[in-house]
Amino acid sequence: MDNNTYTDKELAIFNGVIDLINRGANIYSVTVSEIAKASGVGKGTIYEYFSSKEEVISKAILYKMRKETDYAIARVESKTNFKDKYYEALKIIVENFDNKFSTINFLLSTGRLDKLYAYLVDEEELIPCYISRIESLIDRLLLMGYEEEIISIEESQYYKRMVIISSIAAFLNYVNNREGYCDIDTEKAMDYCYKMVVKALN
Amino acid sequence: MDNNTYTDKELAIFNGVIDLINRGANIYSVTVSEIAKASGVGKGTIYEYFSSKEEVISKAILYKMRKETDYAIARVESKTNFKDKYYEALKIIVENFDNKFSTINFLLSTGRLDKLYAYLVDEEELIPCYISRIESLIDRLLLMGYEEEIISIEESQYYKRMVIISSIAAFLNYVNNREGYCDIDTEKAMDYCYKMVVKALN
Amino acid sequence: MDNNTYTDKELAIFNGVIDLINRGANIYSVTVSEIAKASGVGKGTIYEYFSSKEEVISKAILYKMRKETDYAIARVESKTNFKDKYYEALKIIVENFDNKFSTINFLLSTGRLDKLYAYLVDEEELIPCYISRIESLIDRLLLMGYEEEIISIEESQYYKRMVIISSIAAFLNYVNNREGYCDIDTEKAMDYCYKMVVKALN
Amino acid sequence: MDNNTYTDKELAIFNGVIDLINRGANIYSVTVSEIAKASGVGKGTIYEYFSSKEEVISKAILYKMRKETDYAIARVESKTNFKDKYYEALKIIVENFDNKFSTINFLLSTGRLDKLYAYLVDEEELIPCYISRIESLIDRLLLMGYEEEIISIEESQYYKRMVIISSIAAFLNYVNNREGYCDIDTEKAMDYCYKMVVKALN
DNA sequence: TATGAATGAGACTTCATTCAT
DNA sequence: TATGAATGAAGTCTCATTCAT
Repeated sequence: MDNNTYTDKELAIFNGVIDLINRGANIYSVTVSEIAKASGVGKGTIYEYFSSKEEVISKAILYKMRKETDYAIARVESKTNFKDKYYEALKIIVENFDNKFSTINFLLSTGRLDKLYAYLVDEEELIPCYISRIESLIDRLLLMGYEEEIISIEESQYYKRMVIISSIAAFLNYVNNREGYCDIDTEKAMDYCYKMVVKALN
Repeated sequence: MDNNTYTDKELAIFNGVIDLINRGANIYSVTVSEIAKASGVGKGTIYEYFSSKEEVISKAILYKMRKETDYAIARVESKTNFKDKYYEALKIIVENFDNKFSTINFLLSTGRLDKLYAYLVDEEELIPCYISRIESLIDRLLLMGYEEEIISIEESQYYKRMVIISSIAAFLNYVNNREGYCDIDTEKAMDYCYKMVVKALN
Repeated sequence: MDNNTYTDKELAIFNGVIDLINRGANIYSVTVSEIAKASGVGKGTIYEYFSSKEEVISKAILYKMRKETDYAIARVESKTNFKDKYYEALKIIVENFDNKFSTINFLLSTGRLDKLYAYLVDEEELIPCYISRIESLIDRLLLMGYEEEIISIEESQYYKRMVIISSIAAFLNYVNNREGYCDIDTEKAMDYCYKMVVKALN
Repeated sequence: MDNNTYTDKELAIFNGVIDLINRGANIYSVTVSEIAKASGVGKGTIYEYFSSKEEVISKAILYKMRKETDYAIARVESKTNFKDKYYEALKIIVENFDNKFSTINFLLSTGRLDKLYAYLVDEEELIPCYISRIESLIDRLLLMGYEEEIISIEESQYYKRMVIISSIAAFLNYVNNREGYCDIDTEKAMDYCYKMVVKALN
């Protein structure tokens, strides 16, 4: 699936790409020269480790997604009750809101990188793995909600997951358009999402 | 806001761009030659009507969004009760599901074209206009739900809109990942969305 | 040699080209559209009267040269003594000083349009005709100087013409670089030229 | 003023441009492809060293002018008396007669590159430096003529320089139009120029 | 006759990739 | 192994010329 280990150079290059993306670069218009400079390696070196620009960017994005997924799961798991876990997820979104290629943004919108990024073909088998890890996280969250008797509904797992995901999508929409919602602060937006979740699962 | 009228050539070019997008072309890597061929006009002709490739693509996308918005509103308005209106909206999404730049996909995910498409700077003032028309549609939908006593909740308009939008985002997520949900057919997915809406607004 | 008569449209086009040149346009980068606009005719009309852009510009320059030659000869001939004639020639230069393609500038520098303007091949037979008219003018000037006993030298006609031409070249150089000669005003520069002519022909 | 040192590639490109000009190419219509081919480098390489075609041509012309100025000064200075120096200058002109952009041709006619070549904006500060070096050369020539008692006139330095320059312009005109002066050979034309100088400065 | 909308050849320029060092 | 100078394919855009009106 992924050997998980990268050489120092590969990591330097990934971090260069990620830096560029975080600084607003567009993955379609970023150049190899820019990646080389941001990575602190020579242009030729990139081709020692990757066979094309597309491969560099694809693998860097997947690396970024894995890191973000790991991080998000760790943070959510560190909380010990349904509400805290849920709010923690929203907080992560706030912290990454301007991150066009954040895992969450991507998973919720198209759900498929190849639509946004035609390059990513060979690597796509990793995506379902991330999705599945996120789904497990949601399942554990739901279980906790059930144990805490916040969730009482007898419904399919699909429905329950859907409620969580859709509330997160709503929050993402809020964060992406905060300037359009001047009378709703972030705290309030979170509360509304939580309220929807509780009502829809009750 | 927009003079709303275009020459035949401009429309041919817009339709060429829209065709390319619908056929899976990426707006970042599409070339002027491809646009010219898809539009059935000469390469030079494009520059008689637009001053740059960026302008062509930006304006074509905005044109597409306006058309889609008009169409969606007309279809939803043609229905006479809350449930039919809501399902009609979901049906439109199904019909456009592979449409990466559909208005709905875009409005729900980032809400801002400039994030996905850095080109669009000057034209962006049109976007809030589309958002506002969609919001009005949602408001009318909600009002009908209230009159039909499907909605009883006493909550802010923000919350009520959020519920609708988030349910649509959930449905979009379903449609975008249908192959991952083999045990849920489209009808069922719609029903789940509707259920969530009713519960969250009750 | 030249049928001397042009249609109104041809004249309009010539004057458009001349206007553009006088306003600083470069004959190599001027476009047919600019010529059409400056001439007040449609772009297609230009091709009704000329077979290519090169032909338009070539013929316009030759037309300009003929007009300038006619004008210069008439003005010089209107004066009745050697000194007045000579100064009149210099005055014409002052009035046209910023005119990169003035006949005089051209005749004195390279003497051949095809060096400056590779287009002009077919039309070049007209140039010797202008040169010859200018030479006749110089010869009449010299004769008058001889009659007025300003010129006494017994030398070849070549030498005498050369003196006049070189003094004019010197004046042209002055006019073209006036800002570099802040302590020499135009009057003084003319006087120096005249002095040189008189000394060299005495 | 100019760092005076260029990389091998830059020199190859300059020489490519100079070759093209010497072979009759027009600086306005020459293409980057032609320059690349004439220079023996790839088209892309040109843009590694210069930021635009205009810059390439401008800098190449200035490089050519500096080389020509150096060469002309060295040759004139190598002669030890007034007459030899003067004739040496004329000989250099003969050797470069078909050189449309020779420094001398340019300095004498318009005196300003920007009139002939609108590109040259930033580099123009070098031109006065060449002019001033030529003027110094002329001043030394005149001083020698004075010491040899060929020049006796009491006149301004402007007048004396003007006589030299105008005689050179006359010779340039001869060389440029040799085919029109079939009864005057080059030797004779030089003698006439020298005669004019001596008479005008006596 | 007069026009200008339409066009495609060809210009300049960028940049992914190679390869000699 | 690491590099960046060199390159040419391919991109955007211009404009001389055509031709239907």
